[in-house]
Amino acid sequence: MEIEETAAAPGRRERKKRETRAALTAAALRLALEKGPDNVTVEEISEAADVSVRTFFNYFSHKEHAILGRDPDDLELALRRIREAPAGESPFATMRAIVARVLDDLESIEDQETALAQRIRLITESPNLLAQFVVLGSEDERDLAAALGDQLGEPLGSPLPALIVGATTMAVRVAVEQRKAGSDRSIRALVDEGLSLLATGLDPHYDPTRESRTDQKGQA
Amino acid sequence: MEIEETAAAPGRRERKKRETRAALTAAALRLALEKGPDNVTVEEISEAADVSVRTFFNYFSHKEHAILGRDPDDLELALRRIREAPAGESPFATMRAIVARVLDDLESIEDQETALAQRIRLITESPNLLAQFVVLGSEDERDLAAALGDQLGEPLGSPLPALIVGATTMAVRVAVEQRKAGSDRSIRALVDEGLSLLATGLDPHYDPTRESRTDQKGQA
DNA sequence: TAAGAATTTGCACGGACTGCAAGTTTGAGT
DNA sequence: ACTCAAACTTGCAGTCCGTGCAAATTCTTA
Repeated sequence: MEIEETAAAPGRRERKKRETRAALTAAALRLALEKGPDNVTVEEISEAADVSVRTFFNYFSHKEHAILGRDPDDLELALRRIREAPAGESPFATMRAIVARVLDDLESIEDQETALAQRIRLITESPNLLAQFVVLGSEDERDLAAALGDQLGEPLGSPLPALIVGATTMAVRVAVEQRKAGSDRSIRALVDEGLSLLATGLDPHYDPTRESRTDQKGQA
Repeated sequence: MEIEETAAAPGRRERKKRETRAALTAAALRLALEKGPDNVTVEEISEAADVSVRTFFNYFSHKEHAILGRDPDDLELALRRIREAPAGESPFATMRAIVARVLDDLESIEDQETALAQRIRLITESPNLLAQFVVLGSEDERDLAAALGDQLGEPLGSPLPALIVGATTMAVRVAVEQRKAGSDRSIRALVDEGLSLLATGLDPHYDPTRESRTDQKGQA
């Protein structure tokens, strides 16, 4: 009953599963663009992919998962990039490289809308999609942070890896929002600016002696 | 048909609405703790609060909103803190002060579980709740970032305020995850460490001349 | 107290998702 | 080729979420 995620010996079975999954995400994305993500029904998607509704739910636990249709290989790629990071590269730089890679992909086909670009647009327009995207993303972030911490032999339980991963995705998120808000600078430029701010510190006059207790000086 | 959010001249009507809302969130939280957030039905909650199911949906658009039951006053408080920030205080320090305030609240009653603490626990256990929490939270973040940018007369469209707000909430999120992962340091200590890392920079050897293009040096 | 506005409620839907049990297809051994 | 078991698909019944509508009901105010 369980549908395997990984490719074994690609027989007919394996191939068909991949095709079905691809057909479902393609149909889901297309319909979401046409009618708005919240006006698409699972029935329509299944119909378009020519499978039963019940089968849809064998592949995706939520409608949103089909629309987001993330590729597990992407995560795998990022993880490998981390593990194979050049000696001496700072973890932050590693993450920056991974983001750069995604941005390349995003811009690879000029004006030609990438599936990724379309999905980003949908996410910014549907709170529902955003929510599920964050949930899926946070799983990935956990893996990335673990790999990053592993890579630099950081003492276990250090917050640094998680902070770096979280900060990176946040920089991307903020950049996307800025575009949406009307900035005419490129996504890449916006992301770069955000990352450099995060790299060099958000508070130029930070005073480490001052702790966070409210009773130190004045109440709020 | 619309249910007003703000208190005007607190007549009987206004009072009853507040009571109903409070009863619903209280019932929702209690039941979620008892049976697990995903096993509670709206019907049960409404029943416990002694209103009809339909009325429940007049107050909350999702079941999760009732369980999260955030208080609009909290946001208002934070916004005021921003607007009344001492001259010369860095925006990052302002956010840190706001977080400190929340942490005080979290620890105010020793061992006695505060509603906030219970909600945090539920959120970490239910992806569903997490998703809705993020949606609600991102609205607040927008407001906070706007206020922050406004406060320091930052050029409009600067990413700095949004980054600071986002980074702060991320530091809290990471701290909570660390606790969940078994750290025995206090939430406050974990948050402080995260914030100080963000304040002073995540990459000690950051090289601003290197841009994010992949074709600069080596492919991934 | 009567008009009028704000709330509550029941009802009827449409749509998401799940468990179950019966089909159908595929891979492997013989 | 034949057979069997595992993997996958499907229909069905059922629960729950969330919404539009219109009829009560309750509050406010003149």
